[in-house]
Amino acid sequence: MNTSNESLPQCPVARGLTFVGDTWSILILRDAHEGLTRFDQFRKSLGIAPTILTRRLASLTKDGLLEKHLYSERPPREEYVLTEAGRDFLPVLIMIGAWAQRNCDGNLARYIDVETGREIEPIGIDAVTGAKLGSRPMRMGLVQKGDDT
Amino acid sequence: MNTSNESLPQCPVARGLTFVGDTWSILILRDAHEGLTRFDQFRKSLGIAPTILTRRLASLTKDGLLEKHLYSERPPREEYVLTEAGRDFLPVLIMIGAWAQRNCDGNLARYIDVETGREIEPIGIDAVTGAKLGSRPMRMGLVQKGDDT
DNA sequence: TCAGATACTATCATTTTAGTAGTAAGTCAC
DNA sequence: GTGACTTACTACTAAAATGATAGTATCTGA
Repeated sequence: MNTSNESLPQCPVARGLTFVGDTWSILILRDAHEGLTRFDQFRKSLGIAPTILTRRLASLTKDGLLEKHLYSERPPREEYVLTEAGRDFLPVLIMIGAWAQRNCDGNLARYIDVETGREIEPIGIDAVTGAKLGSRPMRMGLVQKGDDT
Repeated sequence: MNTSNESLPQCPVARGLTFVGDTWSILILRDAHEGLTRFDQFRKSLGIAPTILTRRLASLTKDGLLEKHLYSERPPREEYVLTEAGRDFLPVLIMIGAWAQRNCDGNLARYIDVETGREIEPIGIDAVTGAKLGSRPMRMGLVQKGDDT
């Protein structure tokens, strides 16, 4: 993953946004999670100009969210597949979607659990306490790794 | 920008991004959650050009994430405070930050639970099943409101 | 040989952003 | 009541990003 940037913001939100801070990148990741892998699939799905798509795919690849993978030798063709870091972005996508479902007008699509057939209700919690994010006071701090007081 | 579909995208992610699809807007919301409310506080915190800040604050206000509030009559001064929809965005901010903590290098700040003093481990779950988001197959669908099969 | 598929690049007009300076309304200090 | 200061902006211009469209390169199959 790219980290050799000039000034590294210590705020994790700001740092994350240096990788996925624009609409197209996030929509590409959304489509990648839906199974799209090829240039023309993204282009048609998003209606994005090919110049922009080229640049976005290159930066997501450089940043380690996608990787290029040869899927045909003759003719040589490459596809873009999610890396581990890219797949790890799925909860963020769903939380953005859930926010929109709660706060935006319009008949938006819902997330359905395939096994139960029921609508998913995505929430963020602290895995340590189980408390809903935002329900308890929180602060930011720098912690040494392994500091297990 | 054309987010692929007709006027209102049915994909909740695309729809949400029409409101918060750029870095500055998200960083303004982050700062607002940290307690900042005034033009110059945001400007100094972010190092953003005042023209851009004016536009972003106006669009966040128009979109209902912030609202202007008179905090001094003499001289007349207004501040920007989070609305309910703006406060509801906090889990998204934390999930973005948590993604960066897991996937980006650098000594990023951590989220600390003030009561326990322990580091928070933000995860997304489905409140219905309790399953971690992404751990079970999921699909998108249109559901009638009140469809409670 | 020729149409078609795929994954782009080139070009250029338009839009957006960044950087800096300046403005308007008021306060406070003397 | 003059001048320094605060706050919340707007004006202006240069630089960068984006969007739209056209074109290229490589290969396939008919």
